[in-house]
Amino acid sequence: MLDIRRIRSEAEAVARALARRGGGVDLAPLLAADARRRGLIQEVESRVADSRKRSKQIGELKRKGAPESEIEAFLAGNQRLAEEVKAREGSLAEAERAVEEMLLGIPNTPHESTPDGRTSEENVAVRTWGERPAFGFAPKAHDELGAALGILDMKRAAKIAGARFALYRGAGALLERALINFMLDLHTTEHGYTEWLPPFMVNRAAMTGTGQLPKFEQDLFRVDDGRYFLIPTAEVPLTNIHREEVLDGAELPLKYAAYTPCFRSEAGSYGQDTRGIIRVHQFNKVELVKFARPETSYAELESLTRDAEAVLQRLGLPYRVSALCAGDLGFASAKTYDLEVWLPSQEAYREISSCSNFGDFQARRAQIRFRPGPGAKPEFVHTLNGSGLAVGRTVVAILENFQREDGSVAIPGALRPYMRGLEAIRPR
RNA sequence: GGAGAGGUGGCCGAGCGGCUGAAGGCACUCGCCUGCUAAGCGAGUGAGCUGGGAGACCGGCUCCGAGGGUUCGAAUCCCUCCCUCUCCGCCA
Repeated sequence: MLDIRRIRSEAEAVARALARRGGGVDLAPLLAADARRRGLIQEVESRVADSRKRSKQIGELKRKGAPESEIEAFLAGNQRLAEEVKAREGSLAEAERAVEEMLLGIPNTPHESTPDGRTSEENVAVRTWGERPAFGFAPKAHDELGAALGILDMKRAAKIAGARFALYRGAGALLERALINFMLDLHTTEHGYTEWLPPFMVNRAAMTGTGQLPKFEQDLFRVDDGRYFLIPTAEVPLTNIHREEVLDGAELPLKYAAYTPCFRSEAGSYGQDTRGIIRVHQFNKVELVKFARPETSYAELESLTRDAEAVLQRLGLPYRVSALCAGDLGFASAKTYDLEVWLPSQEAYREISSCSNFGDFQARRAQIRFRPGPGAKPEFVHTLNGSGLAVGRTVVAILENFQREDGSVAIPGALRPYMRGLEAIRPR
């Protein structure tokens, strides 16, 4: 959520910043509702203050045993005030709802360092790492390898759940589990993140805090008639840990990591990535979340991105980092780096992590603040998060990059301790 | 799921519909006293939003789990919801 005061005082600049995302936003209705709201607040508050004084006087008069007639006069005046307040409170609530509703629907303004551009075509490659494998044979796609190795069974997954669900078997299940543990260990022991294991369903308030609601309900799985939602990412529970809290400035930055499954309806993605496990309704992810002081949050984004990159480096997977252009940015993000891993079967880099700085956008929605110093006024923190990494897509990358001509797949050294020393997965 | 109890300031804990932003205690701060510490004595100490002032400051509004309602006036009465605890049932 943007600061209404900022929109009020620099509407032009905000509109310009939002226009960089594409699709213009008309701020005029919002400003009008805000002006109406502020006027009504004044009208209501002056009458409330007045009526409270008079009510106190009524109490005093009664205590002193003043004559009924005197009290009656006060009562009548106050009744009129109460009616006037009531009449305005309705429109005030309406104006407040209108302002809130419009604010919740406006995306974050891109940071100045976010490059211009409308689509992913215009994202800017920042750096690449690793050697793309050179095969002396035609590399297979992960779904074909997974089926041949007997570690992925998409057919039966469809039988028990439906299209876009994965079923891992044997060494495949072990590989997925090993990756989760490897990633969590790396981030908690070497990068200083605190591990959490949060609920996989959250309430409406949590989803609103991080920005999934109210605008993107169709992307979520609803549970118990909308009382709960399955999380699309651990960002939601992790960021909401501190909803409506004032954090101690001396504790910042807070660095949290969590493994969770993620559930996405993938509405509107029909026909894309239909094979294999690249795009499924349920996948595993290790997520990193930071709560930072505003003045350090962009430095924290750089180190967060490096922390995610470290996973790919330890595994020896070639990747690219690109800065998303303004038009490709997520709703709540001010700046995002995507990590894209090389997939030989597609001869393309594909997203495996997305690291974002949300500035105070989520903090304002979720009321997450910090006290800069003793006695100082609370300010909104900056929230950040990044995948570290998407586990299913890491499996895809391992299968495709480390496949050999005989159909086997080598297990990266870093992972072997997590897989009982297994050095390769071989066809049955 | 059934029955009951309860949610008040940093903590504990009172609170007849007006004199309660909230008794009392603890904790904390400052001062006095004491060789030091403890004890004792005295004074002070909630949060958020917002307006004015250069500033030490001065005002307004909100907050007793949340949201509605009754009333001139609600921590106090009514309704709905959430959460916690106890017992029973069920259960990984």
